[in-house]
Amino acid sequence: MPDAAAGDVNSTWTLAIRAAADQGRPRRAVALYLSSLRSARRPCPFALAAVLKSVSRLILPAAHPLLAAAAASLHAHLLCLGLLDHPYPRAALAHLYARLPDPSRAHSLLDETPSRPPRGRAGAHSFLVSRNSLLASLLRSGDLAAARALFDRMPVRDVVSWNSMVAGLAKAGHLDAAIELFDKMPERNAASWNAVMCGYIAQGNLTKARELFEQMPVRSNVSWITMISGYAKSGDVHAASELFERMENKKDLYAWNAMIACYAKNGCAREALAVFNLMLKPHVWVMPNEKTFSSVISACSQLGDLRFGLWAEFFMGSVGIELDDHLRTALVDLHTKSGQIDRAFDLFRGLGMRDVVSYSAMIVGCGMNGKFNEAVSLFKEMSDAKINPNAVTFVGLLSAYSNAGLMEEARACFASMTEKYKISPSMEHYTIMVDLLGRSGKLDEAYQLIMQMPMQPDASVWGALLLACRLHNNVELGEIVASKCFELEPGESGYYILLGNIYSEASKWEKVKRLRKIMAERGLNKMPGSSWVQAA
DNA sequence: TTAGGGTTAG
Repeated sequence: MPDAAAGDVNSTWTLAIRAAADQGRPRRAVALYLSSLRSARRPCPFALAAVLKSVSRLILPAAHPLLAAAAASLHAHLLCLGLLDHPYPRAALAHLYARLPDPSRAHSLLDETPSRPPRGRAGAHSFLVSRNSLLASLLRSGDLAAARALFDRMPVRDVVSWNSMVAGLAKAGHLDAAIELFDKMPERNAASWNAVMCGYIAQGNLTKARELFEQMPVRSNVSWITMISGYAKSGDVHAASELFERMENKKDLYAWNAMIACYAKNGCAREALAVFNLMLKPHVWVMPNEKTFSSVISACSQLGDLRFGLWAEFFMGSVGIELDDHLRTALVDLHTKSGQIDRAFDLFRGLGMRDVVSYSAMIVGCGMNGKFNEAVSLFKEMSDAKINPNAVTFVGLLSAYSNAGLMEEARACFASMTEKYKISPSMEHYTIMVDLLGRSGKLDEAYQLIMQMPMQPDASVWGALLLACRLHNNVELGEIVASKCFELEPGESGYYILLGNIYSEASKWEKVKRLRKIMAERGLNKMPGSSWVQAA
């Protein structure tokens, strides 16, 4: 007779719930579990373990007020079902508790088990699982010493115990200790190799990680994805896409998401959308999730493609993907870039929790759309909420001041960014300041600011000043600045045209003629209808 | 097949 209390391990419900959890669809796993309860079957411990894991993935970020409530009610649920003593749901519950501000409940839950294994094969296995859970929990909470002590004390260890310890050491930056342990392992699987590979990637040593990847006797999907996302973080889009093409197994949702994110993060928005389209093709068909769409919307935003973005929003609605905070933030960005500031504000107000990223997206959006007052009050609001601004926040704030033509305020803001908030200005900050100074006629000050930059100014900075020279008809400085622009972007005819406009405004026709000749020699197109070309 | 490893926003 099957174990009536535990339910059928291989029931359709259990398989479906676990499949949803494994495929990274926690919401679906929870929904399926709730349906299974209605069918009046006894829940299976493995289904519950999957559900608990899904809940802890669903409630983000850590320390969310819902998390404590969810943990308590699921704890009671397990007690009612008599499944609290089963190692898998118990470990999953501990995982949930471990994400609370005070993770002590997690450890006490796992520590209640005896220090020696009970008799019988099932008992021994159950004991090993609960020890492994405690080990993982200690490692997650960063207590490396306690984890190591437990690991060394364990009477029996399996490949999971070893993997956890190796991964924990590697993640904490103790790569040498991790490798030492890895070398001693009696048995290894793909996860063991992945753990060390991860350690190298965390150190930024992609070469060593790749070496290990090529050496591995077996590679799991995780191995491929770890390597791909490693390259994505280091900006090596080419290496990432090469690996993606080479993947041996069927590409799962994680793999598609990693590749789309890689393109979207590294400014290859078109490629990101192409890969997204590919995963939707009938012969491929992998159902995207909210993580896919976060990257897709970001790509649309980079391209200013509101139409595709709106289609994606419609798609999400029709397949029941709910907007989480990441997605909302991506949509805020998309809508502000398309001038839909009211819709962006609606999305922003619907956020579960506002953080520096969402505030910055909204402030940048306000800055771009001339909503100076809103940008400033959002900045104040985030300061009151003790959320520290970062470089992106100041891009938004400075552009808001710049659009409003508020010179002194922008200057004060730029100063406080460096002095009060200790944020070193990036190229973008300098560009905004140079543009504002230049437009206000403070050409020398703008030039001085560029000269003081700690990094090599790029074409956007010089271009802003060149535009200002054109606006204020400054031939002398215009020539200096234009030469910098020509040097940095030799194929860009726009800078020649700007300088030409400056010359023709000053009636320097000889210089106009010479400039036209240089353009022709360099094979640059003249812009149709640009007055100085005709005037000459 | 159940513990461990991989994917998201400005």
